[in-house]
Amino acid sequence: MPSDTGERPSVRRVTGNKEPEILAAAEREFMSKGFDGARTTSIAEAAGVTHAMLHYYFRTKEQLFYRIIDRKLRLMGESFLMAVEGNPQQPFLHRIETGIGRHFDFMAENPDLPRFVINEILSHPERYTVMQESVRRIVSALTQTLQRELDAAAERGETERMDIRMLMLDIISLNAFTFISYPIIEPIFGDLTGERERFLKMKRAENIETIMRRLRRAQTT
Amino acid sequence: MPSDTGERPSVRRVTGNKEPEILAAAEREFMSKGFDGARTTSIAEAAGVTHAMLHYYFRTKEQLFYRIIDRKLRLMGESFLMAVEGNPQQPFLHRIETGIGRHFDFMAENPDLPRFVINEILSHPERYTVMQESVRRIVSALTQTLQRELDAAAERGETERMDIRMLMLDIISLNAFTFISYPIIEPIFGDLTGERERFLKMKRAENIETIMRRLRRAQTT
DNA sequence: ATTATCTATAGATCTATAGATAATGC
DNA sequence: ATTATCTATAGATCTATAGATAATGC
Repeated sequence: MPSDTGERPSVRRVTGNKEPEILAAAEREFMSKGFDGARTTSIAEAAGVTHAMLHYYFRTKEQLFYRIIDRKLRLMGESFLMAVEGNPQQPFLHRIETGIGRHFDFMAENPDLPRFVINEILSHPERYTVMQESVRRIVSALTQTLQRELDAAAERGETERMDIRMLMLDIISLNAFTFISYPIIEPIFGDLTGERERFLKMKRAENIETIMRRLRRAQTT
Repeated sequence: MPSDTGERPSVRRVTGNKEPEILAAAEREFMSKGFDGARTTSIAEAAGVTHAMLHYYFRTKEQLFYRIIDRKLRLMGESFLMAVEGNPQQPFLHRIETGIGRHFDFMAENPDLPRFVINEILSHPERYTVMQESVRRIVSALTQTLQRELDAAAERGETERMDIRMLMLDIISLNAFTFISYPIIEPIFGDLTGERERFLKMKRAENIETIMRRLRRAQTT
């Protein structure tokens, strides 16, 4: 071992920082069982450390949980933006279309994110009242901008007039519920959902089609 | 107390059957906290009986839980039928339209049914494998009939050709997710969701509109 | 005699901490 | 000296049951 230039003493680090392992194990345990169902003993076991280590690193189960849910809430926020932000140069309808697809793909990568977040917020609403006001403000600003764009598109006869928040709810419902319901639907709709990838590709196209038809100006009835 | 014709000794029944009270309290506790979060002590307290009574009536927490989830699963099945069954005399498109509305109203009366059922099935899949095959058969028969009707409507040029199961997923997604997400959305979308009744009425119309636009044959592009 | 109810407590789990010991970096 | 790890155990909580007592219906 010649030049000991530091930076990466990876070999020598026999006794290491187990924090990442614990966090990874905690994420799996909390995501699959929720706060109440999760056991710190199981997390420790899965992380390959003794149970006392959890408390050494995070003091309490709650504090460990906060580390996990915090990241998940951030992801949740990202997923909203994913659905609406895009190059303002492009036409409005086209941006919505790519937004739906990107939101779907994001959900596909975090399939049990919505279920987890909704459950935890519902079972301990008091934990999240603090952040509500700031979320409300961000969403409000965002929807106002988008509403104006939608109004303009409607003026040009490209789209229907509608409340942008309704549209966003529609998009999120179709995309998120696909993954929330997948474990239930899968064994029942057997052949349709057989190959997960194929089914998801179909459902992705279906959701885009559904929303675009909702949004586009109907031909003279 | 003259004629003791039995039938209804309601007055004399000082010490009564507390089973209904326990079941009602258990339903509230399990629905709001899930199996893991629920405490038999809390259920007993809410039902106004000592804790030992739960075990007298139901032996174990699990058996008490089964009584609750069993009813909920039945309701869940009902909700599916609600969306599709209807008077076969009526035109197909019209039946779908009323089906969506009825399904929405059913969800409104059982707003946390889907969330609860999905969570419990997900955390203990083995409990539900037994019923899967029978559910699969029922759904399969149902969708085949409906698919044929939809195909006929498409043939007449009334509707688009599509997989009826995709359509059903769309309907259930829009309706169920409205209620799954409501507690999260409500404080954020403030003025939109302000009066629950008004918002639900709007969303109900929105969901019907969205699905009908998806389904109806698009005018020549 | 059967059914319903209560008190008291066993037994299992689970979170958390105290205190000892080993490794690491100066 | 500080950081990381382990063993052992306290303390809280929760489900479940044993056993006594009261009420009810024959």
